[in-house]
Amino acid sequence: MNMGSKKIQEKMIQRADARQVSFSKRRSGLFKKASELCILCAVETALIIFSPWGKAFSFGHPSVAAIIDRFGRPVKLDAATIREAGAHQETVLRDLNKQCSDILNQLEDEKKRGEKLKQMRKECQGRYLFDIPINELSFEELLIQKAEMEELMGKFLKHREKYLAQPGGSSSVDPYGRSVGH
Amino acid sequence: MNMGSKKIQEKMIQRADARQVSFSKRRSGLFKKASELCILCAVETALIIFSPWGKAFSFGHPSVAAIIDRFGRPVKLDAATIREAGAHQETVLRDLNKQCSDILNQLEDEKKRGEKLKQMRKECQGRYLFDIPINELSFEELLIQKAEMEELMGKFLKHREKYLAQPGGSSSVDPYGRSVGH
DNA sequence: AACTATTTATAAGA
DNA sequence: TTCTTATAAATAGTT
Repeated sequence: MNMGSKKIQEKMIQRADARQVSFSKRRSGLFKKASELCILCAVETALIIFSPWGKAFSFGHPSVAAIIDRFGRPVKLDAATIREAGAHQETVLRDLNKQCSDILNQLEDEKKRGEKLKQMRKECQGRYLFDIPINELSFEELLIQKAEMEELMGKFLKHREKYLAQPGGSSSVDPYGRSVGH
Repeated sequence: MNMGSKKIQEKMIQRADARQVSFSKRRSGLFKKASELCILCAVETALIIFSPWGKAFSFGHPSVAAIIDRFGRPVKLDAATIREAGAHQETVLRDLNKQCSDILNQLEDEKKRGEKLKQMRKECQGRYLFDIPINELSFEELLIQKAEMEELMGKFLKHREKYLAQPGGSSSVDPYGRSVGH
C-alpha cells in the first residue's frame, strides 16, 4: 500500500535519502506558504533555512535584509509611528503584494504554456509517426506556432525584467549572493 | 454550501476581518511547518513575520539570532542586552526552544487523550444510566484503565526523553522579548 | 520526476 | 472567538 503522507512524524527522518527528499519538498512548500501569507495578508516575512550542508535558502518580502533590519530594531509603537504606518503602509504593501501576485500568476501562465508546448511537440511527433512530416504543416499552422513562441518569449522576458527591476519580493539572489529557494 | 478552503487566492484578501483571521491561521500554520522542517530534516530555520501593525512574530531553531548571525549579518544587539543575557542566553533559548517543540507535539497527544477521556466518560455515563454505578466497574476493567493510563504516561515520558536528547527545538521568546506565534 | 493514498491546512459558516 | 465541515493543498512512500 502507498502510505501517502502518513501520520506526522515527531522526530528526524532516519533514512538520509528520504530525509533529503522530504527537505526539498517541505522547503519548497514552506516558501510557498510564506509567499502566500505575504500576498494574502499584506504582511512582511523573512524565512531563512540552512540545509544540513550549510547551504542557505532564503525568502523575504520585501527583502530578507529589510526584515532582519526591522527585526534588529527595538519595536517602536508611538502614536507617530502608528499614524505613519496607517497612512502609507497599506498602499506600499498593496503595491508590493500586487507585484508578487503578478509574478506568481505569470509562473502559472508559464507552466500552462510549457504544457502547451510539450503537447504541441507531442502532436508534431504524432504527425511524423503518421507519415506526415513536420515540414508539411500548413503555413497557417506554422504562423500560429511562431506567434505562440514569440508570445512565450515575450512573456518570459517581461517576467524577467520585472523580477530584476523589483527591489524586494522573492529574489533570485539576496544581498549576500545566496540563491533563493523557490 | 461551506466553501471550505476554496481555490488558492492570488491577491490580498480584501475584507479586513477575514484577512486578520487568515493571518492568524496561516501564521500558526507556517510556524508549525517551519518547526516540522527543523525536526524532520535536521535543518536550521528562522522565520520572522511582521503583522500590518508592526508586531513581530518569530520562530528560530536553534534561535532566530543564531540563524541571522549565520546568515552573514551581525545581530543588532545592544551592549546592555548582551551583558544582561550573557553566557546563558544560548542555553536559555535552547530550553525555550525545546519547550515549544514539546508543546507542538504534545498537542497531538493531548487531543488523543481528550478523545479517550471523553469516550471513557461516555461509557461511564452509559453504565450509570443502566443503573450500574461507576464504582462497580469490574476489577478487570479497572486494570485495563490503569494499564491505559500507564501507557499514556509512558508515551509521554518517552516523548520527553527524545526531546531532551535532541540538541535544539523551537523558541517561544526571542532575544528582544517578543512573543512567538504558535 | 510523476503518482496516489492519506494527512494536513484552511475558508466559511455556525 | 472557538468549533465544525467541506474542500484544497501538502506530502511520504512508491514507481
